[in-house]
Amino acid sequence: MVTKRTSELSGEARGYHHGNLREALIDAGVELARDGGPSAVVLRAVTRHAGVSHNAAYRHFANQEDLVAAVAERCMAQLAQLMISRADGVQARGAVRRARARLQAIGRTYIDFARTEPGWFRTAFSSARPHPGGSDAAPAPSSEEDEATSPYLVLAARLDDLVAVGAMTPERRNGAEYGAWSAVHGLSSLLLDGPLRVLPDTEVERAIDIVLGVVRRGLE
Amino acid sequence: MVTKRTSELSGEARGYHHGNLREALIDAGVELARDGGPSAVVLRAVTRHAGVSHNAAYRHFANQEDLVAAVAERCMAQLAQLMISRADGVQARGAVRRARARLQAIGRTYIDFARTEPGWFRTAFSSARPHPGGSDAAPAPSSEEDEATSPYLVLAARLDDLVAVGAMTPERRNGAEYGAWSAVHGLSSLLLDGPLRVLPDTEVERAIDIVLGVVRRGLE
DNA sequence: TGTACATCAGTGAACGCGCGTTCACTGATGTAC
DNA sequence: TGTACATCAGTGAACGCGCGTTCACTGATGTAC
Repeated sequence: MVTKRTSELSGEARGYHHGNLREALIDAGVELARDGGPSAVVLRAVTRHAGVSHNAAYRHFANQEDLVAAVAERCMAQLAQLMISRADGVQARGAVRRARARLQAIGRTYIDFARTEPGWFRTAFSSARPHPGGSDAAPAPSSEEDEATSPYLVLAARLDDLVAVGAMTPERRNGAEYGAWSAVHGLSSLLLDGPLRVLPDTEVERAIDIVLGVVRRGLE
Repeated sequence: MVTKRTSELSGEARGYHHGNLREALIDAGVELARDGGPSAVVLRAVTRHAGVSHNAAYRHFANQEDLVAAVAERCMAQLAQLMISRADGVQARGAVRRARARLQAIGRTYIDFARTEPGWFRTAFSSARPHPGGSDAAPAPSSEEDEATSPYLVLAARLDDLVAVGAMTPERRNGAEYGAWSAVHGLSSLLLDGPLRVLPDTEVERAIDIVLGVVRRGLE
């Protein structure tokens, strides 16, 4: 479901004027969001960053909100990609151990992402848009949606795996996303914007272990 | 640790000019935050709401950030109070059952608060201030701090209770706050600003049950 | 009790700022003949 | 191949807005004598 470029040329500037200003603006937005979070994705700052007059943005986005939403989607996709690649890197013997280690790995990656890229993490969750995976109701694995764009789908795949290898009962599987996601997302939020902001690094490690332990025991 | 009024009179306007403009401004801020969240706590709007010229605020707060922090503290205290009163209302036979039911009750209250008062919930966690319970390091039960001002301390008391009645081992107690708080806070966040925003009510109820179940099993 | 003075809470005007959005435009690209 | 025209991406100036903060002030309260 990757948007096809209208041009065959893959390079930077090509054809029509700037060439691919929409992408360039999203790139600029992502860069600004990295340091300043969602509130840094300001229309005029983004166009300035892209070296273009500020109203050029209106050729590609309906308004500022639309731009921010596109940037948020990219941040979300980056998180999903990172989760996938870290889970793929997991080495563990035995199907059960591997499935557990992979779930653990994506949880850790989620929290790490929040800590090392707080601007992106906040931006990813700042959009007023509904979940990109679901239609407009409950999130559910959608075959139309790429796993690479949604942390939710990455999580769902890992949980399915746990059932497949027999480490989780099918009954527990039902709604397990809520439990796992909430715990991991909650710790991330508390560390970033909550009262745990001031925790020293060693204590943060301990907290992560405890949260992942609660999830593991809670799901099995 | 409630701030003493400088006057004996408990009513509204008294003594000096307005009387208690500081409190009146916080009240106005809380009211604005209820609908608009932290970004609605704008200095000029707050003073306007209190019927005072905008720079009168500078007699009571160093700047806008300071005002917002005071409002956030109040929102946090409201949440803590609600948790306490709901836990007090729990009826259950047997020490263990009661202790579990109380923990569950504060978790539910936390999530309910987020859902029914999203503006206050967001404001409570928007402040850049460190945790009011801890000094400036890890949060720890502080005897100087009132339980009524901090959800963290309310949670800690409930967890201590679980150990006291033998429903939780002392080893598990260590760091248990991280697990319980993360799960509950995470669900709240995901429901408010995350992908679960669009969940229908019945599904939300299911999600709450699942999260509380994960916490219970994960802690015991 | 009365007067002079210090204190300090709240006023009103003004500042500079960056924002999102709209407008009429320019100039590059693509296309019909 | 050449010309006329349509399309549309990006420009530059201008708009109105509400914001946080500063300034010199006014006027009410409290206090010393």
